[in-house]
Amino acid sequence: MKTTQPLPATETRAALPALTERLRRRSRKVTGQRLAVLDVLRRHAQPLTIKEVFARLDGRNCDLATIYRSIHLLEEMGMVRRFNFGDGGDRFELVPENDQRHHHHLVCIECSAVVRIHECFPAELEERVARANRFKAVTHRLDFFGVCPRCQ
Amino acid sequence: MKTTQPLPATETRAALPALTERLRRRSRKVTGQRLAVLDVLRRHAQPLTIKEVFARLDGRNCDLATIYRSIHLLEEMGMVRRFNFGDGGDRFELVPENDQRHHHHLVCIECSAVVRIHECFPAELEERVARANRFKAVTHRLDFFGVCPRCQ
DNA sequence: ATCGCTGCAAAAATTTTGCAGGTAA
DNA sequence: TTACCTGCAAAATTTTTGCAGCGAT
Repeated sequence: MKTTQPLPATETRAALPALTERLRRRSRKVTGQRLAVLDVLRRHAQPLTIKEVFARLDGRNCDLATIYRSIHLLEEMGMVRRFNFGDGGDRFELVPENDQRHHHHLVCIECSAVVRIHECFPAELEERVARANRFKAVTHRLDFFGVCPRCQ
Repeated sequence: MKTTQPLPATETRAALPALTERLRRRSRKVTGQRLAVLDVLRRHAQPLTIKEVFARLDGRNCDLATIYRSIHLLEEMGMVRRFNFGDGGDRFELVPENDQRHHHHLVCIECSAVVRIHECFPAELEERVARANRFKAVTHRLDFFGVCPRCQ
């Protein structure tokens, strides 16, 4: 159903060769199904649910169970990151190889469109939170929700 | 199995009478099961999963389906708030009647203990995020994760 | 008496697992 | 070859729903 869109040359997300390299490094096999999953994630700025990945793979037949297994493997390898915006299932996003930069999301509560945000919670405040509660290794999750221009 | 703990007189969370009042106002019935669910939530500082609520209700028999239905109703009425810390299922917390104060959580990644946090993402930064992306009615979700003193 | 609520059981939806055959390295 | 993977089907979870009877108001 869905034809794959051309990828702009200026594409900043990890290229497939680099991804396969990451798999090989851990002696995991580079299979057609995994490449397909990676490719789907790579071509979308927005985190996708398992079902969305499955839908986009329609044609290149790949079992749902395989997608679950692939995503879990990729997540465990740190190549994919999991999000939950409270709008249904978990969503997954490819972690760029050279841009592991911590970022956040601004999500439209109407259409689930996602914008990547680089504003971040001030480090000193985070430290204060950690110290005040004697927690170690504190990180945070920050997401913004609102209505996007198209849905207003 | 679990006996209910005594509630300190200084308890700041909404008292049951106030809660029943909220139900009546909307012409929803005040049933034993709903009171039991509210009571469980009220007695715990930490957001609980459906299964945890069910486990604590053991004895006062209440069907799992009823808990799902109660929680959904209470959530829809704004008496209960849903969270997802990525540590399994969704968690639910009672929204105090007179303290709707927006707050966040600091969650232990080992034992899931939760501390309520009042540090908040700076409003001006949030506005900047909204403006920069032309989103309206922007809110945020902010959670901290780390290792609590007991688990270190 | 009315309308909503509950338990039970069945259905639906989501995720995981076993296994035999297939494939990358 | 030797691991590792995959599809398929079954199982395990989690959540929702239909329905007849019960209960709050």
